[in-house]
Amino acid sequence: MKQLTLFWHRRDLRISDNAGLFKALKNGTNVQPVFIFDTQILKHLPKGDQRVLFIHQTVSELAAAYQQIGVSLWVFHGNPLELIPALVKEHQIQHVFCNRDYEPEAIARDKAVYEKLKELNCTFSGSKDQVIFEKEEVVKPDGNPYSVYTPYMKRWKENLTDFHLKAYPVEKYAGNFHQDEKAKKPIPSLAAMGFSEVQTQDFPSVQIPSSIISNYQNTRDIPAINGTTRLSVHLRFGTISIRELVKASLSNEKFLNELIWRDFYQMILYWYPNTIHNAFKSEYDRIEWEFDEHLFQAWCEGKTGYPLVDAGMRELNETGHMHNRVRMVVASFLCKHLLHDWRLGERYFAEKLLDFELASNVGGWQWAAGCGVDAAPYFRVFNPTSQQEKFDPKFEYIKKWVPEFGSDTYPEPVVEHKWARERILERYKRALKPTSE
DNA sequence: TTTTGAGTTGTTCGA
DNA sequence: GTCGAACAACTCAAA
Repeated sequence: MKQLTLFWHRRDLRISDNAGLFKALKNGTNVQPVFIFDTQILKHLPKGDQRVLFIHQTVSELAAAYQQIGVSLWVFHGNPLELIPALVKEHQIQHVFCNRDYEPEAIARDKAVYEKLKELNCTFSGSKDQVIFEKEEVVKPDGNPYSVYTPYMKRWKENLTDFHLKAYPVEKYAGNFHQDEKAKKPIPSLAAMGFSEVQTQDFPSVQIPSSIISNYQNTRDIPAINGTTRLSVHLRFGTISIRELVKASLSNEKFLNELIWRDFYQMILYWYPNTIHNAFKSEYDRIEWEFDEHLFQAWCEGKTGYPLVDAGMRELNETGHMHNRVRMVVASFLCKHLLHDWRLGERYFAEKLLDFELASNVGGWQWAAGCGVDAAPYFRVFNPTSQQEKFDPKFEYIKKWVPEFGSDTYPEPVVEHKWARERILERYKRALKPTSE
């Protein structure tokens, strides 16, 4: 039996410019790619989850791309903690390669896999693939992490060289793949894994829209305009290479800065994993949040009586996407107008967003609530009406998602703006004053 | 060590 | 209608 080298695809569902795959091919022969539908993750997801559908479609495309070069992608449904060691035993594998994932649960899983493989005398090595700079690569001169974006961003740009953007030429070592026609295995169907195949809309294209990037600073804040690239889902699942995208973004500083925010939040999650549950600025955890089932429902369903908020929530519920400007508005509204805990909103987004990324989601919500790294000062309370006047003055976006807006059936505002603003300023002030304890 | 300048995306108020 | 200042100081980063 041929001795195999394993490459484990996770959130890097592409062949070209794949750092870990390149390393596997360069270091070993008979490289066998594998993907696992992880039951530990899937068990929490609803039957119609569009992300599972996206992954399934993408894995099918990946398998087809492998097939064109005579390689068979092995796709399993199960627990990687059992499957990977089982494969290692079965095929006398000595090396398993993958790309690093920085979420705490992924880190724990990978550590457990590493321990199991070690017992089997098999190495397990990860590569940096999903960010340009990770961990300690962009830190202050004293070695500590940045907690303010702008100096991080400047250092990030100073550190960037052509080397960081160079594509990994996987094709060069394509001869090192395991080529074995007999090894073909079918991909488990969605139904077999307990999911339905109903698709609510077409997924965004993976093509880089250069015209959107070049005009990004002018159109990115107008939700009625197609002014954002919609590439976030592809970054999430690695169907696009971050190096390729950064290369295409060097000409537009605003857009590049957004990609740097992504590295920034990933870095923050790595250094401060407890920010998933706790405010980065711990004194903000003293805030007394309200909870009202009906108000929270109104927010979730897009029935707050503030049309920009409602349009955003309905876009999210119907498509799994929400325009970035509107994400800030709805998040601010939940935390500051309704005084609901940012964690509730973060979890709701986590359930609904196709492009859900833990680091960015937690970072964004903490930013909106005022408690995160480099967050908006708490007294900056977005006014949902002036946001609408500025960014959707003709109600174009609103009418698309809230067709009954303007008619009798559209609800009255659930809270009055001026009153809500004064309440939140008072509540935050009380929590943040040490004397109030 | 101390000092200095600066800090994603806003709003409101009053002149 | 337009403009600048206040909002609240505070902490961070770097010299």
